[in-house]
Amino acid sequence: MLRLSKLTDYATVLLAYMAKTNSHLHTAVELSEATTIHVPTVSKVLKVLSKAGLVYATRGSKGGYQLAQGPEQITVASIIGALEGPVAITECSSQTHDCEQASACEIKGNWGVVNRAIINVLESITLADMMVSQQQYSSEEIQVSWQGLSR
Amino acid sequence: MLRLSKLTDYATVLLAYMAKTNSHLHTAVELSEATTIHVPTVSKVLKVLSKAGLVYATRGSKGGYQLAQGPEQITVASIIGALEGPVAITECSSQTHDCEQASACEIKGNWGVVNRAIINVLESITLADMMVSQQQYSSEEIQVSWQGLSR
DNA sequence: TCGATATAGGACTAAATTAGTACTGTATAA
DNA sequence: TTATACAGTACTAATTTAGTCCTATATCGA
Repeated sequence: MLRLSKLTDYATVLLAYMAKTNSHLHTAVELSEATTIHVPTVSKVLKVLSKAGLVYATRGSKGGYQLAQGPEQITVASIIGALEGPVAITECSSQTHDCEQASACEIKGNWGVVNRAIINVLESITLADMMVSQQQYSSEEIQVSWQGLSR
Repeated sequence: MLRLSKLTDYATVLLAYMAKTNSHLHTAVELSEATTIHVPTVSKVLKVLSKAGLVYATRGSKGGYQLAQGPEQITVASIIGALEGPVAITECSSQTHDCEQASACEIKGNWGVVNRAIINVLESITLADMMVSQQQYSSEEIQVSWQGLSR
């Protein structure tokens, strides 16, 4: 597993649609029709994205949403961050948490390495990358080198 | 977020303890005392790890658990896989799922790229890596290059 | 062979999280 | 001033996760 929430998934679908049809402001209703996601849910997601600064919102008649940045500037990390908060794969990884098992835990802090490696991946992939093709990539094309443990 | 379950976290703590004290079989009770994780939970986790082949279990009096492989051979991906199933950050990423939004979804399949990049990271880090030090690593030490979208 | 020890497997309950919806408030254009 | 559209918040239902318990099976040693 290691799963993202559905709302995060919806967010990428909505952002991708906006990126493709960049010519005008998109209302929640239009986005719902284009993506088949129910209006209240579209609305919920976009409120969050707006607060996070990923989209601009214009109120009132003739209002709607538009991307605040180009698809090349919007990273997967920023989308996840907007909807789920900072990536923290365990409670240990979260900065604001005091671990109950402190003294017994030998791993303490080392999830941080894994966490940071994942954040790096997520920051290196943008909305534009996710839109380029429906093709499957072979795993040789994804190179990850992790050098955090050399000391 | 993007969070692992607590059981996965417990698993790493238990495996790390076994790796450190490799000289004998460890009963669930001993592991519980060493880690402060309650016995039923220790037991639950180890059953799963045993089924996945990460530890050997010996029943009966004088029985207990031991690592099935060296800490260098046990990857973070295999630990997560044992407790949570294969890494699949969205339903789209899971191979057995048919997406309801199929026709409307432009992202379809492209979460797969992100997913595979994360799997690569998790497969590159071992239990041994997680044990070497309590130090914090700077993020420069973790290099990720992702080349999946060059075509 | 019997009893003590220890894991295997499954079922069940409670807690926490996530998803989805609804309602009230505010801004804007015509 | 009216219709349109987003903002903020609260609430309920559904799902997932955590934790516990019970019964079965295997092994050792007296």
